[in-house]
Amino acid sequence: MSEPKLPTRAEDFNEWYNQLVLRAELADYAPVRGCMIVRPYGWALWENIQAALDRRFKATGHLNAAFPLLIPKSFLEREAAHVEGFSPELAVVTIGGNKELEEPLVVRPTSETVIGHAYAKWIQSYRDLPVLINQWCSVVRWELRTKLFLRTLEFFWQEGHTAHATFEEAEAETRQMLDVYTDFAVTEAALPVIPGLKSESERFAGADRTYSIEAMMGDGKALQAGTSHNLGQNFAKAFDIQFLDRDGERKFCWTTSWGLSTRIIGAIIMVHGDDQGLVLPPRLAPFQVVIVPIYKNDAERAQVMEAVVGLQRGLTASGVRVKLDTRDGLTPGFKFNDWEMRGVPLRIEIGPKDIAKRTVVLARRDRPGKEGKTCVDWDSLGAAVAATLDDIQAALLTRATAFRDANIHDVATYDDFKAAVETGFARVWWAGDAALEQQIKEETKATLRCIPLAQPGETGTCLMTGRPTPTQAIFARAY
RNA sequence: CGGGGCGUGGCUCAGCCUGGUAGAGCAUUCGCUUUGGGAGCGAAGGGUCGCAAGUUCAAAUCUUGCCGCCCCGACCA
Repeated sequence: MSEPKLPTRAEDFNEWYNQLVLRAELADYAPVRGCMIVRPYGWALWENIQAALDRRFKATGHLNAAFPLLIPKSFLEREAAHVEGFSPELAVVTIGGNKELEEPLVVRPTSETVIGHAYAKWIQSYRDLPVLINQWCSVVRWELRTKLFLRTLEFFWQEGHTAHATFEEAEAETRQMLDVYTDFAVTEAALPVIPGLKSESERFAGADRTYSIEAMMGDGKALQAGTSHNLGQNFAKAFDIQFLDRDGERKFCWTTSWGLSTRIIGAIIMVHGDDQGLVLPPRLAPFQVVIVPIYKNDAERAQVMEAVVGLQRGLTASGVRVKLDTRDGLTPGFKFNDWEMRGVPLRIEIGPKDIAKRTVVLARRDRPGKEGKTCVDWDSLGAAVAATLDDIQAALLTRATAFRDANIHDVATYDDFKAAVETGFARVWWAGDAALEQQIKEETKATLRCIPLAQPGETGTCLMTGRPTPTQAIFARAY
């Protein structure tokens, strides 16, 4: 049961987040440090995310498969940048069945290596290409500092792995999946993300190019919400993924990988949540509508419940995810607050007064208090619910976009830059290198989040080098 | 992994300084009255005081080690 008060976001954004995750029953701490239990309400949200993404993966020709959890340690070592990037955070199994293993096994931190091994066996000819496979699984990275959903030792995600005959095809795939992520984030999660290219220093270990979608949280910090990598021929060469091409020549494949994790739940919380708690986008919410019946005695209860069950059946039949709150002994006021904390987009209040008029009260989560309440006839309830859910979905995106745009600052001086990253994103002309990024990071804690795909098509003066450049970059402090 | 803070019924915490055998509020269960924005009264159940050593006649309290959580750094999706 929920406690009366959550810290406000302005008071302590971190504490607001930590308490909300627990109280909304999205997740809980596990007995092992840094691990997370995803509770049914959180998992239902993840299932809706999975369904929305999986639909898009299938529509672009991908198939799901399952690759093993354990990977020979030597596999990680075959790709130089990959092992350098991942070895500090590997969990290693050295004993099996009470015996020391001949070769240690790592718990997958990501699956490029085992999948590369399989692809080398499966791919012989250009006719075998492209290979387009995705898997839903969890991976383990031994992180030092963890936070529920944002960074845990084990996290749930999907990882897509594809192999192609040419660089151009691989690049097109990489960009296509970035577009899929962008579309998912905007359409389903109402997250106005910025798709862009990562700088060399932020690139995935083993990739030639890394793209990401970056989102702005409610405190102005950035969160990488999904990534898509063009791996070039790096893994193909490390795992000998070759094919015989039309021209009779043996060539290395071009591979990609792309992933999106339960971290996106953290983004949804921190972008849409308010001081009352979660605000879930209708398209992903486990419950889109909660019905709170109101009554004073058994006679009223019977009367109200009869009406409520009918209304619920109608809504469910039209495809709306409805929760009926039948808990006894709790006041309506308590239930209102409880479901608001859990982020249900729309609430139906129905009591004796409504029964008499054959109406209900509809309350929108995105508009607090009386302002968000309307009175609706039973006959038009289905249409009103559908329309209002759509409206909430759109309103969340509009609000988040306005917030983001108001907190992206175009800056031309380093002083303005420092001020900008205190509260939001800094957008700058950029011709710098990894050393300058490092310097900026040390001095301001801000990192180059991405070079947005959408560029102004003009030239400007680089913030640090003073050189003319056609490129703008986004810097921010990040989770 | 470095610096700081904190671990006492499910939750928030008091008690620790000055050792003497564990408390409050909320939550839970039961009963009655309540129920349109976080209900009231009454009763009941629930704690090897994070774990392990040590000091002591006696440890929640003192000492040491370990574990975990939170915050700040470095690392990262």
